[in-house]
Amino acid sequence: MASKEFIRGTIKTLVLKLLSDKKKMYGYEISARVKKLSDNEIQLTYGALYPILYKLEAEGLLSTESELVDNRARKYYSLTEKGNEVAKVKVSELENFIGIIKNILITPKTSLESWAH
Amino acid sequence: MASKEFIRGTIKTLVLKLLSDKKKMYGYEISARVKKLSDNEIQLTYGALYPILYKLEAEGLLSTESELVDNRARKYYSLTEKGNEVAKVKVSELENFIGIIKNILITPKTSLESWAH
DNA sequence: TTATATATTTAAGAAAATTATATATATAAT
DNA sequence: ATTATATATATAATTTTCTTAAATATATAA
Repeated sequence: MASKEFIRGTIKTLVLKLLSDKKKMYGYEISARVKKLSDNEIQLTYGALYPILYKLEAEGLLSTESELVDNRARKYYSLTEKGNEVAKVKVSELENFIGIIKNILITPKTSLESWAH
Repeated sequence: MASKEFIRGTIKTLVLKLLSDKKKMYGYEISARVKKLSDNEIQLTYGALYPILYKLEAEGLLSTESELVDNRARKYYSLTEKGNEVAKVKVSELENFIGIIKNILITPKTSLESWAH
């Protein structure tokens, strides 16, 4: 579980992305899904995840429905119409961002461009 | 200048990467360099950048030397030996991280794997 | 002389995330 | 029986990080 700090700022978008792939998911499931998709590299902690879910709901991007499964409470989150639109935008922005970062990271020590400024 | 929030958590590593490409750089130059490399998409604000530079120096990853250029103060930062090692690790971790994120972002709606849990 | 570019510093406040704790059930292992 | 682990949500206290803003100062172009 290396490099925890990079997740900062991307959680909201990751949640929206996962919810745009599945009709409804609950918090624990979202965290487990990210962990699995990242090969155990990314752990979405609940202290970060749940407040973000509440905020997204408060912003009208998510709706909720509570169920009792195996006698245990479970709260499902779904994208609203607005949430679906925002998800598309955010995912595209994040894709763009990681492209930029990748570009910076591969910049060689001796760049062809002039370093003059 | 889209998607400012994603930069969160990556600034320190970007600074280390840029400094590992050039012997010494000053704050203003680092910010301008990121702006240029990102095609104006990423703006490292000084309120975020300078405190990070001070912190990296306090941690022994950077050393400084002040110069007067055109009668204006300029403070150069260089990687220490330790900073160079940390830079390599952090850059590699960030590369790994963006690979993971990319993987999550391209996960299709209907994944081949079972959604069972 | 006004605006813009260069250059650093720092304070106040907001936002975000970490860590820790509380609660509760189901199930597998000892 | 009981302990540990997995499932599941919630939230408070604290810390970290970042944004926004303001202060200071010089050089240069309009």
